[in-house]
Amino acid sequence: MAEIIKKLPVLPSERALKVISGRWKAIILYHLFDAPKRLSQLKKLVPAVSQKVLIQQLREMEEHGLVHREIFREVPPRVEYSATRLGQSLEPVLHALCEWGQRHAAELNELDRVADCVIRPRGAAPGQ
Amino acid sequence: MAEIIKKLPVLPSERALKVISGRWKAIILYHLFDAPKRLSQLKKLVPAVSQKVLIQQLREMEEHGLVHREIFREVPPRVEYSATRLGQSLEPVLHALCEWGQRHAAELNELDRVADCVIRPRGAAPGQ
DNA sequence: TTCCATAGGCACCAAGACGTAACCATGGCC
DNA sequence: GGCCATGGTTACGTCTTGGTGCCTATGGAA
Repeated sequence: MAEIIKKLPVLPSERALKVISGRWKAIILYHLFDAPKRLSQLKKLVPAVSQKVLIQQLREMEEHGLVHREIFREVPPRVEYSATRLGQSLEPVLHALCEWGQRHAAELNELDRVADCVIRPRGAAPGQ
Repeated sequence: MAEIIKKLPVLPSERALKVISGRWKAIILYHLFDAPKRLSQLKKLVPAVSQKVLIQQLREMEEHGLVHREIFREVPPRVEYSATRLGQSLEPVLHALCEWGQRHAAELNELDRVADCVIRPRGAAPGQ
């Protein structure tokens, strides 16, 4: 049920925008690019989002084939979210968006109002 | 007034998404990439959008520096909308989104539900 | 004077996205 | 039994989008 795919726009660029444009999807994907994550981990990594919305965004991305959800029947139960191959293929697109966002901020003299493009969920080496 | 720029997200990718994600912005930009257009022309090129929303989207893009609006005080008055340099710089980004949208449709076996990436407002040569 | 075209404003409405808070189910621990 | 953790749902409320309809201003044509 909930074949939300059917409602995606016909124009590919609008389709892509619709799939990506959730309030927290970009940052969630960034974290999932790094490695699979449990819900509780994502909650800590993105504290500003409520659990309901977090799950909602994850489920939407799952329906759109960007995210894989795996349940480990342990005690207590464990659920892991990971980026599918299709989800991973969004990385260069998000990078292009990020670079353009910086250009946009630069042209409007607001470079001080935007963060860096590279997000490193674990403290990876900050070299360049 | 209406310093909507101030409300743009801090993360550049989210900022870009917020600037681009209007129901009709992508297609309007495609038409403006081609050449400056009058409001009445855009209305014909994108008949599905109401005039109010069309103006709304154009004004938002103007505030975000993507679109330039020029008034020619003639009789009857004429107004031309064109893509700024910053707006033009969105072309490769929209192209990347379009290609990813097609890939997304392909992986979900919905290639028949999406259009081609190249939009040619005037009947340009379909070579390639 | 009325009508037409241009471009655009305003009031209102409907749907959806987002957010808050409370609640549920499982199974181990005390 | 009561409590904890996990992951998740449900019922609200609100804010933002997009959409419809109707109103304005100008100045020439009829």
